[in-house]
Amino acid sequence: MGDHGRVARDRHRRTADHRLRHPLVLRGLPAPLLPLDGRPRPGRAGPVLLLRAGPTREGARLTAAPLPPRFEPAALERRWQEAWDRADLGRAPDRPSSASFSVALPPPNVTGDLHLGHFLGNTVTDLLVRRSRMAGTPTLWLPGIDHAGLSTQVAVRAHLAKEGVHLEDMTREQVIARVESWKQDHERRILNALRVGGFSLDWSRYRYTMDPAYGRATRRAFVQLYNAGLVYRGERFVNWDPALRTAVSDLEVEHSEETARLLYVTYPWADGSPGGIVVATVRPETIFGDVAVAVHPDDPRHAGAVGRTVRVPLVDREVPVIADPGVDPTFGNGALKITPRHDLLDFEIYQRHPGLPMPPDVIDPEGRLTSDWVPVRFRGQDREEARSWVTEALQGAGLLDHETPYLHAVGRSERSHAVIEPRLSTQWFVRMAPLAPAAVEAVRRGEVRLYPARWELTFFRWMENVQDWCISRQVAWGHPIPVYYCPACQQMMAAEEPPTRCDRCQQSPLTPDPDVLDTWFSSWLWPFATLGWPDETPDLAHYFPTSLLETGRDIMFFWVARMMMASYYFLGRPPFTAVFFHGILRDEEGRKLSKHLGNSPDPLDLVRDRGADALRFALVFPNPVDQDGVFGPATLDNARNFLTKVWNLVRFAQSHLPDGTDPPDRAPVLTDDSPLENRWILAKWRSTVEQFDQALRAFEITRAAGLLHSFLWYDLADRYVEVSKEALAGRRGEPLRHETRAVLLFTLERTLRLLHPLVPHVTEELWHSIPHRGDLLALARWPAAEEAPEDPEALVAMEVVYSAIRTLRNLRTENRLAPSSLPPAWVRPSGDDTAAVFRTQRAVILQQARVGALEFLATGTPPPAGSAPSVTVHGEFYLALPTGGSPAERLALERERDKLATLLQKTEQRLADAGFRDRAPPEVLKATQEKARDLADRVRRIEEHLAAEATPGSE
RNA sequence: GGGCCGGUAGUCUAGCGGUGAUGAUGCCGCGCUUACAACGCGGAGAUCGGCGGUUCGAAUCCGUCCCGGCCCA
Repeated sequence: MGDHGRVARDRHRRTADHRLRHPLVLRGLPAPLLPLDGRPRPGRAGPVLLLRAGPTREGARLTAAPLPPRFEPAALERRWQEAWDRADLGRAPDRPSSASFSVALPPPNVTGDLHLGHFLGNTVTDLLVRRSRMAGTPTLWLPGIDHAGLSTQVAVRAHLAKEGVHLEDMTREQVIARVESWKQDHERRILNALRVGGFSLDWSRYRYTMDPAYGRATRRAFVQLYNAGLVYRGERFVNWDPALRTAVSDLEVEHSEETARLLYVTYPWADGSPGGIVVATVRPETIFGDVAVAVHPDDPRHAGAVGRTVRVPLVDREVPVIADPGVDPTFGNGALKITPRHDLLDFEIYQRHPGLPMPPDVIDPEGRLTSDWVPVRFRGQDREEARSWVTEALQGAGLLDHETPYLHAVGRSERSHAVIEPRLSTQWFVRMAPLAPAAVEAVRRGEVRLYPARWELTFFRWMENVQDWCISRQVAWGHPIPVYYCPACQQMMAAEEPPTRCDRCQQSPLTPDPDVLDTWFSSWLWPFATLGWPDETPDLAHYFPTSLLETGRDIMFFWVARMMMASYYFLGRPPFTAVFFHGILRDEEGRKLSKHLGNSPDPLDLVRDRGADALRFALVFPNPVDQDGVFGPATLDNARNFLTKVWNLVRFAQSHLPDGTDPPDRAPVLTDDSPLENRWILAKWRSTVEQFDQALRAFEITRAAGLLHSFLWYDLADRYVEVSKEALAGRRGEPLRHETRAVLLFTLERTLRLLHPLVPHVTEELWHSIPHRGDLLALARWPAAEEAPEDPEALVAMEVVYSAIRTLRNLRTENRLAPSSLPPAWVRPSGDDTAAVFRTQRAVILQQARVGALEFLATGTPPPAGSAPSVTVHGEFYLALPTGGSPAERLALERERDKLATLLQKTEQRLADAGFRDRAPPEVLKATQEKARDLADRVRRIEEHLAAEATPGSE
C-alpha cells in the first residue's frame, strides 16, 4: 500500500479513537462484541476499532484508500458490525407510517449454541429483512431466546452429573438457580453468535420466554383456555419419561424399530386342569399388574377358554379369560394379557369390562417394579433388569412355552432417549380439535402460505387428526401452571396472578399446582407475545401479523402449527402470512449434520476461517435452501472465492476511478455513439434486477443468489471489464473513457447494493471504497430495475459477439496456437444482422479472441488456404494456421459433422411424420423446418471443407 | 402398516409437454496477459432410475416396479 493509503488510514483511525469515547449501549444488552468464542477477553476496555474507510460525515465520498490486495474478512466484518450497531440499524420505527415487514426470530434454545441450521435460517431472513429495510419499508426483525424447559434441564442435569451432583437431590429453587446461571452463559454466547453472523436484529425489542411480561402472556393464555374449557386436567395415559420423571407430549416421543424377545407365557388353568392359555408378550415384567387375559370373541382357537379362570404366573393370582374385539387375533397366539395401568389398549379393554379390579401401578415413576402385587424379590428392580429376571423365573417355573424375536416400534423420549413408559396419570391437556380448523382454513385459503408449498400436504394430514396436547411437566424449570388448590375445600382456581384466598370457602393459603408448562406452551405465543400481547400495544398494531416465519420443517408441528392455532384463537388473526421452511444440511457424505455424529462444524469456527459473509453465501448457494442440501468445505471455499472475485473486481474499478469521480446518483445517459458493451451491461443489469426481485418474491433464495453470482462474475467481470479495459485506459478517447467509468461505477455500485443483504460486511467495505453517497450501504436505497434502460438488441448482439469470440478461441486452442500469436481470421456471416454486429464489433472480437484481423468473405469466395474452419449458427469462421490444416482440426470437424448429421436426421424424421405436420402448432412446425435447413446447410459446408482438405495439393 | 419427498455428467443441481437438457463443483489441456492462480481461456463428461402407457412429440403427463431419504402410526 502506498503513502496515500497509509495517510488515509491514519486519518480514519483517529476518527475511530474519537468514537471509542462514546461506547454503544444497546438497550438491555452488553455492547461490545465478544471474541468469537463468546468469552469476554480480560484486560481490555473494549473493542479496538480499526476503521479504514468508514462512514463519512459529508456523505459523498470521493476515492477512499486503496483496498488491500487480499480479502481478509475477520477485521472488516467486526468493524462493520460495530458500525451498524452505532447506527442502530436493526431498530424498527416505533410508529411506522406505512405497512411494515416484520419477522420474529425463532428463539434459539438457551440449552445450546447457535448451529449451522440457525445460520442458514438467519441468512435467509436477514437477506429479506435487509432488502426490505433498503426498500424503505418499516422493518422489524425481533430477536429473543427460549428457555427450552425440558431440554435445558436435561443439559444442566448432565452437566451437574459430571460434577457428581444430582439434580434430583436439589430443591426446586436450587435447580432454578443453577439453570439460570447456565442460561446467562448461553444467552451471551447466542447473542454474540447472532451478531457475528451480521444479522440485523432489533436489539431494543429483545425478548425471553421467561421474562416477566412473557410469563404474564403465558398465564393469560392458560387462564383464557381454561375458562373456555379448552384446557382441562384429567387422568389419562401419557408418555412417561422415567429418566426425567415427567410426562412428555406425543410429539416428544420418537419411534424406532427395535428387536425384542416375544415370550409365549403359559397362564395355567385355575381349576388345575392340564395346560393353560398361552399369552404372547414383550413385557413379562408387567404380568404382576395383570387383571385378565383377553381373546378375540370370534377366535375359534380360544372359544372354549372364555369365562374360565387362569393363574397369573409367578404370583398365582386368579384372573378371568375375557372376550374383547380390541384383541388382534394375529398377534402371538391371539391371547393378550391385560395390564390396565401400563398399556393404553389394555386400559381400553379394561374399561369395557366393569367388574375387573384396578390394580396399583406395578412400575413406579422411575421405571422400577413396585407395589405389593409384585413379589418381594422383584421389587425395586429396574423394568429392563426385571424383564430378564422374570423371564428366567418363568423358565424355571416351566411356564415359558417358547420365544421368538420380534421387531416392533419402540417409543423413546426425545430428550433422554429412555424408553417411554405408558402411564396412567393426572395431567393437564389442551383440547386441540376446536383450535385446528382455523389454522387449516388459513392455509387452505392462502391467508398463510407455506413455502415450498408441498409442505401443505404434511400440514393438513397432521392437523386433521391432531390429538390433545399434554402440557404439564413434572420438572422445575418452566412456567408454573397458574392453578391453585384450596386445601380446605379442594376448590381449583386458574388465575393470572396468585389468588390470596379460596374463591369458594375464603380459606388461605392456597397450594399452587406443582407442575410447570411444556415449553411449547409459551413458544406458541411467540409472534404476538413478543409484541406486547395481551396488551394492545403499538407494536402489536404495527407489526402484527408478522410477514414471515423462517424455520426448519422439523418443528412444523411442535411450533408452526401451534402458533397458528394460538394466534387464531387469541387474536383471530394469523401469526404470520408466509412460512418458509429451509432444508436440512448434510455433510459431503450425505449424512445429516448432527452434534451426535460429530460432523457438525461450529459456525463460529467457519466464520473465523472464511468469514461470516462466505458462510452466509455458502449456505444459500449453490445448494437449494428449501431442499436438504450438502454443506462442506468445498461449498465454503466456493463462496469465499466468489467474494474474493468481487473484492478484486472492485479493486480494479477503484484503480480506474480517479479522485473526484461523482457518486452514481443515476444511470449514465448513453448516446448513439455509445459502444455496445455499455448499452449491454446496463441492460443486463436491469434484467438481472428484475429477475432477482422476482426470485425473492417467490422465496427462490438460491436462484436469486445465483443470479447475482453469475452477473457479477461472468457478465461484469469476465465480459464487461475485459471489453472495457481499452476504454478505461484512455486508448479510445477521453469522452468514452468518461462514459465507461460512469457505466462501470453505476453498475458496480448498484450491484453491491443488490448483493448487500446477502453478504453485508464485504459489500459495505467495498461500497465505501468507491464513490458513493450516504453513510452506510445498509441504509442505501434499494435499486430499481428501471434505473437502467431496456435494450433487447444489445443483449442479443453481445451474445452473437461472444459466440464468435468463443468460436475463434476454440480454434486457437484446438490448433495449439501460441498465446502470443495474433493470426488473421475470416468470417462468412449467416445473415445481414449478424454481419452488421461483426462489422461494428470487430475491434472487440479482435481483442477478445486475440486475432490480428477479421475479414468478411463474400458469398462464393473460397476460404483462405491453410485455415482452420468452424461452422456455427452465426456463420463460418476461419482462422489462419501457421502450418496449414492440422489433424486435430480435421478430427474436430468430423465430430461436429457427425453430431450435426445425427441431429439433422432426427429433425427430418420429425418433419416427415404426417402426424407432426398435421397436429403440431404452426410456429413449432416453422421453427423445425428452419432448424432442418440450417443444419443441412452447415453439414454441407463442413463436408466441403473435409473434401477440400482431402484433395492433394489443396494447400 | 399409512403417507410425503427425491432419483438428470464423479458429486450437487435447473428445467416439469416442442431446447442442440441449465448451472456449480470436480476432471483434462494451455496460460502467472499488472483487478483477481482464492484466477483466466478452452475442452471432455448425461441412453434425464427401470418397464409400460398417453401424445404428432415425454426428462417433463399417467400407471407400475426398483432405489434413497423423511414423517406419522
